[in-house]
Amino acid sequence: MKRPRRQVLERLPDVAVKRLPVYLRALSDLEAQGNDIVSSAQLAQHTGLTSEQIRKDLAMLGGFGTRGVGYRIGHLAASIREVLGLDREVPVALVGAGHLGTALARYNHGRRQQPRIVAVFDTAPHKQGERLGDNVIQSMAELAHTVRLLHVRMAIIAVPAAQAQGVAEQLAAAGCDVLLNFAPVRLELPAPVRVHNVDLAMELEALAYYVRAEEPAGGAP
Amino acid sequence: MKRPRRQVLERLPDVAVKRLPVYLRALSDLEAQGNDIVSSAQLAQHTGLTSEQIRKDLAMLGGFGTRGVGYRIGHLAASIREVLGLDREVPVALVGAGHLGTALARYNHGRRQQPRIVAVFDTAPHKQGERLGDNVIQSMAELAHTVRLLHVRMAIIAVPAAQAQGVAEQLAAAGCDVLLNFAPVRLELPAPVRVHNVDLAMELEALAYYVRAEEPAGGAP
DNA sequence: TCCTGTGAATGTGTTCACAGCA
DNA sequence: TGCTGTGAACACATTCACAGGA
Repeated sequence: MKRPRRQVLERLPDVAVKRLPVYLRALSDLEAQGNDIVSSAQLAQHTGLTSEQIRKDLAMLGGFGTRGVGYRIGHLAASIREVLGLDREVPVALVGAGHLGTALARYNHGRRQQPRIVAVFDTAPHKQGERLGDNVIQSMAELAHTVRLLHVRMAIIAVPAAQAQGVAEQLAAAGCDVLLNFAPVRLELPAPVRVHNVDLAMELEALAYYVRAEEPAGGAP
Repeated sequence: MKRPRRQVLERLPDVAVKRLPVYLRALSDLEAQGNDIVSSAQLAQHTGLTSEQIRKDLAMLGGFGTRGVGYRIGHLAASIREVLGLDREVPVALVGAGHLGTALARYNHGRRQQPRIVAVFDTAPHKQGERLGDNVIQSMAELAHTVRLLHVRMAIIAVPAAQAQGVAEQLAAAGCDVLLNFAPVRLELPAPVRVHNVDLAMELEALAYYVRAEEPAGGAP
């Protein structure tokens, strides 16, 4: 019943971590517009967050703004990437080359992104050997070897629900400890593995809550 | 005069709303296993949340557990669906029939789900007229008319970034006020429209943060 | 006894207000 | 002056501890 949560200081709160990529994109936009310096107020406009929130977050990363001026975009972006670990190679394995897997691979392909898909696996024999983005689809039998060889620690599970648990276990056994799971099942894995779930059906269900506003009965627009 | 008036709060906190679909799925699993009654402790096991958390949430919905016993699965699930608005038709429009859109449509197809995709749109003329799940792909020109006709208030944006803002505006103009946006851009829309973003690239970037720490095996630097 | 429901205590994140520096 | 950085106040969410009904 009790979930012990040992928070080693030095670690950012999860909510802040989720915001860092948002800053990264805003910075990239601003840089593309030719800016060199940005204030927390400008970032607020571009992200929809408050300027105080942004200053708090950025101060947590070490605080490298200049009072009275703002943040140097290039420097700030580099710092955020460093904190997130995006300044190194972050190899990702994608399991499942169906429509969702393909969409993810395309999403990732080409962009100057760092978590980069370096291996794709699928159970369907007829897909194996085909290309998907920058990768050739491999069989599940090759998963353990490839994942270990490429030092992959992060993986995306885009397989049907029935296969997800098995795939997750194979990934964990091969050394992956951060999983992004799109299958609509709760994965049971040993402690060090962190699972982040994205469940599109649940997402829609939750959103339904907000589709009932103050619409009086005779809703004639 | 005292009446056992079980009143649902006017507005549930967003965090709680996000958990309701989780309960719904756990309940559905438990029901499939032949259970009739469930305790908050059992739900905790199935969801990974704490039992206190669960009791708080369920009490917020009106509290219909039986002390010393637990919750009646069927009744509880029905209540959650009602709170989320899933006891009525919740028609959804899907814009973009690429890989992501197709994955979403498949995800939704067949399951006894309530936010149901009732219309699909795409710009590509060669796709128009094709089937996707239960729907025939329509042109963007038909969007406004169809959305209004079917009283669609919720929409999924699964188009390239460059088109997303335009699509969002068309949807909003046609009466959609809850959008689920998969395009990697921040949408600017008038106040009443609620946008929920799912950005897969950002998701990966944030997760990269958790791929550091003590290497499981012989790491490098 | 069981397990729910809930006030109280705690913890966590956000906002405020302003000090401090360019 | 302008904008960052930050302690303090606040709001919210979670956990605890136990009261209360089956």
